[in-house]
Amino acid sequence: MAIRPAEQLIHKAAWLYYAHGLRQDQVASQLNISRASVAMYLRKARETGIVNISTSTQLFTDDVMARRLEDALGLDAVWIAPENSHVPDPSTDIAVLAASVFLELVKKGDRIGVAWGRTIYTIADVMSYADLQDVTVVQLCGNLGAPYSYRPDQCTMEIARRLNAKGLNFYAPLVLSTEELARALRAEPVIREQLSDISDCDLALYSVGAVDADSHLVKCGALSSGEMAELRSRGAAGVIAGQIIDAEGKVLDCSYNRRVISAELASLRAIARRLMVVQEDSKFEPLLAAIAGGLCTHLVVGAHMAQRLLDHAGAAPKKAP
Amino acid sequence: MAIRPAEQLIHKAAWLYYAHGLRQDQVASQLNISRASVAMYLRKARETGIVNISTSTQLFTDDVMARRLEDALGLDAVWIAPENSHVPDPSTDIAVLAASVFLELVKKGDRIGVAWGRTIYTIADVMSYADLQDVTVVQLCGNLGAPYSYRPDQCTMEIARRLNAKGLNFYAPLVLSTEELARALRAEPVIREQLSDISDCDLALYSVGAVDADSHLVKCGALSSGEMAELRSRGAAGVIAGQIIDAEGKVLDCSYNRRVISAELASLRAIARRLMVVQEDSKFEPLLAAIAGGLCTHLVVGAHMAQRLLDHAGAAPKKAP
DNA sequence: CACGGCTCTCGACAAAAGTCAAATTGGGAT
DNA sequence: ATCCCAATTTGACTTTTGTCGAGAGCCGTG
Repeated sequence: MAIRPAEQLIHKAAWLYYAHGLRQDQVASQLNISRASVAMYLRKARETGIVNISTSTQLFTDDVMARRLEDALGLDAVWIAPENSHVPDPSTDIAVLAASVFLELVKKGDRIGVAWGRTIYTIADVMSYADLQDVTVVQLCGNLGAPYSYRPDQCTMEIARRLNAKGLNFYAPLVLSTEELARALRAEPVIREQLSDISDCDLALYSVGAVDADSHLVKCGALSSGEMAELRSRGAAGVIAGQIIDAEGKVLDCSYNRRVISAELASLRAIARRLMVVQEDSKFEPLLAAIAGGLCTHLVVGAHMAQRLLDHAGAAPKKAP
Repeated sequence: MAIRPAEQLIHKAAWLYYAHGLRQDQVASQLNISRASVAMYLRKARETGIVNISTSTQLFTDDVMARRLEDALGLDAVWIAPENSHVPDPSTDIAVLAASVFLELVKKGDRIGVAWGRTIYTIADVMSYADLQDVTVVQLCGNLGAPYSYRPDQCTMEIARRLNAKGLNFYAPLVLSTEELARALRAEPVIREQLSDISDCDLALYSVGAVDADSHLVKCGALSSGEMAELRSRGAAGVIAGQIIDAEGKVLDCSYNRRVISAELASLRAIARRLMVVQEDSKFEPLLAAIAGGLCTHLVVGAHMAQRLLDHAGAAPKKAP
């Protein structure tokens, strides 16, 4: 029997089945193989992105609430995942939507910046495969060691794998122990280049972290929960790509931030499309901070969060009409 | 029962089925309808482009011959449909490929110019549905009356319908009986605007016609076969959007061309992506003329035609190295 | 050269999806 | 108000598809 079922064959089977609309048994006889093999090839074709099945996310923007949110917050586009939905696993619902939205936003030739976190990894995990060969996925911030399976480099690589794209990693720790070392490392040519190239991205994908003891920064040991509490009292409102921001979305002036290796907020803002995805209702203040800081142009949230945002925007409308 | 199964429901079913990967019976119970309805909704979802199934056309560009053709002819991209293929109906093979390529080239917000002919109509006919709401499809040339089912306006409208896009028709005859009348009509504001807007298109889709008695121009009575033969002897090499071109791809200086209402070749050349599709092997010279005239940047042909083009380009290579 | 390990393939079964005619329902016309 | 029409829904049936374990060819190794 054949050594490799040759990408060629998979492609041909997919072509006959999906483009010409033949039945599997017809494809099988055309190709002189068994129906079972055809079924297997077709699965592979879907898994490798040779065929693309995507559903329009239109429905979720069409929502009146989404439109109102766009206006109220000055965002380019908002998608709202219904939460009453009878979906078996509602917790991934936002992630599934976000993955679809993300795939809809990606274009050939794009350079995509990806941050890290549970949300992002969940998105990567449910994302369907696509074949975007001249796309590059770059990591937005340094690595956090150890115990998590959704480290920055893993998020980047998984998404790159799904898109059949190039993944560009970034081998520096997210946080260093002294400001001096961080400065020195940032000055390293390899690192400096990576950081400065971030503003060349066409699309960014990130979430926002909460400033509490549940934060990955605490769980990974980058900060103690005491330090976190102190930062909070000093105005910390959220975490973006490993950096702590205040309620206005500006980098908080603190030692921790000076010890971080990550994309500067200005570089992030230079990216035309910034897709922010928030799953947890508890991240209301962090999200407000990120929006205030102009860190997001496209937003995916759940219905409950959307309602809160709308109430908030209604209560405290934008300054100038 | 429900008045309208509300786009909403179709969308929801498609979402649960395709994005979440539920089975039809699961979707049915979530939505409190029967499995049969779900199946029906899903078909509608595919037909309206709410879900998109596309297969990468990579395979056909990866072909070595396609690459060599691109180089030899200076085109941006070439796709070659295999002709030995055991496909049931090989004549539509090129059209199926062309439709896929076309859908891959269309982007949101595009304005697309479409010409007419059997080839184009066949493409429209096999094209799968998509949901590109802010796309406009415009007609590149005037209408030819009567006996054909693939009139310019039909090609335009059918493609617009498939894409869920806006179709912009062009209500003028393709050919008038006097040059004077043609001039007057071209000067009409409605017509003039349409013609001058053509160069704003982002993508064009057309084929090339042969200069013989089988031409639609003859069959529709725009020209007699005697006139056609005469034009041929005067250097006519092909037909583009209803206009007759010579071997260099320039508009032939003749009364017929002066009586035509159609896009100027210069406007066509101003369109960034010009997809030309040729099905018949007999259209070799017309295709050469079109390529010489720079009327095509992207090309879909059959394997046999590709070979002839390559032989030709090898025998008479491009002027400057 | 025989051996496992490997991947690919096949046939048969179980599951899922597609289809049809009949029934139901709302809306509009009489 | 009532009837008719067209569209939608449904349950039952058929066809198509997905999956499993067994088997067969290929490779490197002992």
